[in-house]
Amino acid sequence: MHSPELLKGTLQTIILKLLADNGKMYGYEITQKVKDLSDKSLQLTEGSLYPTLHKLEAEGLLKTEKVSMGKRVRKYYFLTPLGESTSIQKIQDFEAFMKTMFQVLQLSPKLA
Amino acid sequence: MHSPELLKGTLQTIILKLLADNGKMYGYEITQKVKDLSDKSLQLTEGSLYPTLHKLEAEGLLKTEKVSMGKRVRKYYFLTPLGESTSIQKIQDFEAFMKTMFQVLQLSPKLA
DNA sequence: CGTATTACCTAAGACTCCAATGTATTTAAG
DNA sequence: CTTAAATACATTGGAGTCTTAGGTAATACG
Repeated sequence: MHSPELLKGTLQTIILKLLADNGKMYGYEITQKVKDLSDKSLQLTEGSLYPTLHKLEAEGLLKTEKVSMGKRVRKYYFLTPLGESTSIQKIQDFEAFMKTMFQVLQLSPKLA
Repeated sequence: MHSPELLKGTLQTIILKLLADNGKMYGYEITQKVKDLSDKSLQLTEGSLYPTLHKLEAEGLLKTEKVSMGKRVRKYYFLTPLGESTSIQKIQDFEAFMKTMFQVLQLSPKLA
């Protein structure tokens, strides 16, 4: 597990990028996908996920669609056009920030 | 300027690394160095710097030394042995986190 | 049939950082 | 020489973000 503080500020970026890549996803699916892609080193908890999803929805970056699966109702989240452009923007911001951090920390950018 | 949220969690790392590289530094010097290394895209404000320095000192990672410059008293901060090892650790944590983020965001690690 | 997993969510609090503010000295500009 | 900018220390109140802990319920598996 990483120092949890480092995750701060990146959650929205992660969510938006996943939705941009995968189309509609539901909350639990997002937590599993993050765990998967990060080899279990990022544990996206529901306590941070759902408030963030609701916030992004309130800001008009996401919309939701409810789909019945038997008795269970699954809630899918997907990007609005604004969400799509914001997603791209956030990725660029993140990349620029990384570049800056490498400069400030004077690290060689070997991350492959 | 970057999205300020992204800076969260990296401040201690930046400060420790700068002190590890430069030996003793005083507060104002740190703000200028960060501005410098980041081509002005990171503005480390005093409201975040000094509380962080004091916290690191309270945790035993830093010590201070007061040096008189005429009438002005300059306060130098420098790493303790614990601070030095923590600095190395934090850099490693940061690098590992970056790697993970590239995986999760599915970006190619071209940052040079 | 009970436990793990799937699936949604909220509330209280911790923590981090920022904006604003305050004090005082030194240097540069007019 | 006086005044504005830069140097230099710091605190406080608040905003925002995430975590811990909790709550509900359906489904799958043994």
